[in-house]
Amino acid sequence: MARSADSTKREKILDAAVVEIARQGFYQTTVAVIARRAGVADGTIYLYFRNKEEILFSLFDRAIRRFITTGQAMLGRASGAEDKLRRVVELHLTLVGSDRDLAIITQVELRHSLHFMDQLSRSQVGEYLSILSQVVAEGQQEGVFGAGLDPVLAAKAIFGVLDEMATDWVLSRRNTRLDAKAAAIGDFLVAGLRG
Amino acid sequence: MARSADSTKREKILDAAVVEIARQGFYQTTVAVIARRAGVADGTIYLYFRNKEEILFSLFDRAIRRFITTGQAMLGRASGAEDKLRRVVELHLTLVGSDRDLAIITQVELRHSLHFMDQLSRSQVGEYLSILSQVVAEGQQEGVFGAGLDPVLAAKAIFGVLDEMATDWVLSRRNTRLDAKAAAIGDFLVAGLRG
DNA sequence: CTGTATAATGAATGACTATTCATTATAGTA
DNA sequence: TACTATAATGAATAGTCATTCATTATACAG
Repeated sequence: MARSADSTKREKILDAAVVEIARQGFYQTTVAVIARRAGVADGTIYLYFRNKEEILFSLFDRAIRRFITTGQAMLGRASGAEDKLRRVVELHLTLVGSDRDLAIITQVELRHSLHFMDQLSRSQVGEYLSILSQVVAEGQQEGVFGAGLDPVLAAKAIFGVLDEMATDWVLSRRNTRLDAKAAAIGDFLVAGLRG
Repeated sequence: MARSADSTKREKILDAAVVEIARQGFYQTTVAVIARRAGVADGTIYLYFRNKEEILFSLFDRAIRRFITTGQAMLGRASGAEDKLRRVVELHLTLVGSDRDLAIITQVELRHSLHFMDQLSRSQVGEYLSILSQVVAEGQQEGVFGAGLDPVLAAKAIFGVLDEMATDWVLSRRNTRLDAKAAAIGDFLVAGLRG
């Protein structure tokens, strides 16, 4: 199987890592156990990742790339800021709620250290926030949202609500659907932005 | 110094732990380094705490006890649900914003594992959320908040906003005051609840 | 002073695990 | 078939650290 850019093997390792890290936590998960689940040797991991931490980063990378791809398709068809906001809410809750193991990673495991979170917030999360603040500003231009609130602050508030819903869902053992709350959350946020 | 319930030493250990864990992260902080900063021997730690993890739990315990004490005093003087909510917002942001090291612990380090967070959300955080939901319900009775929103959901949303503000502040290196945002956040939440 | 119970010490232990690298397998090439 | 480059293996390494416990110090009682 030599001489192939074998992205399959890399994917297998990441898939295995999601499951193990979600169940044991990052620090309790050994490289060996990820390797076993992925069906590769311990050393093979290091052909695809510099070290254990890079697995976690890559996990997030893969997740957010999917997130953004799906998101752009979904936002395209929206008309007006309020509609966009409601779609973002629905998207966020639907996507996070579609894979519990991955949600554990994003809502819990990825927040391990200041260093780590820093890096995250500086990269793709920052981009997500700036999209949100654009939507808010757009709504203010349209006149459907009040002009008093700083769009950047509003974006953080919106993100905070969505993030808390997601975390709460991850921690609750009941078998609810996360996106069931989308409409109510959308109403709340829209009202808050209207002022 | 024998035969004294020496709560001072326990406090010293906790103080040392806050500083070290805030800077290095929980898993990067060794028991030895906490002991050194606290000015005690490694073994002494184990006279006061069952194990390393219990230090983290105790840290949170101490913090939330202070939080609740201060909070109750502050809420007592509030009249009406809207005023209460605004005071909670101010309180939350002021308290978290008053100690950066401790904030790092509560916003980042305490969220290490599912097991850990679970325990937190089940205990005092749950209590905090139920206070919030009571305030919302009260406002609905008074007629100042719309009746459409589930108070429990609203409580989570409010908490999410406050929590995200706190996390954002911890991650930002700038020297802003966290509670500077209190009024704007209060307006946003009140508007959202009004419906 | 002496005895005793408690508190504190810190070196030693024991377990654990990320990472390396010498070796082996594989697949394409000529 | 023989050669070469790449992929994969997994046992061995090298460190790290939480925790223990035999020993020492301290404070109080009688």
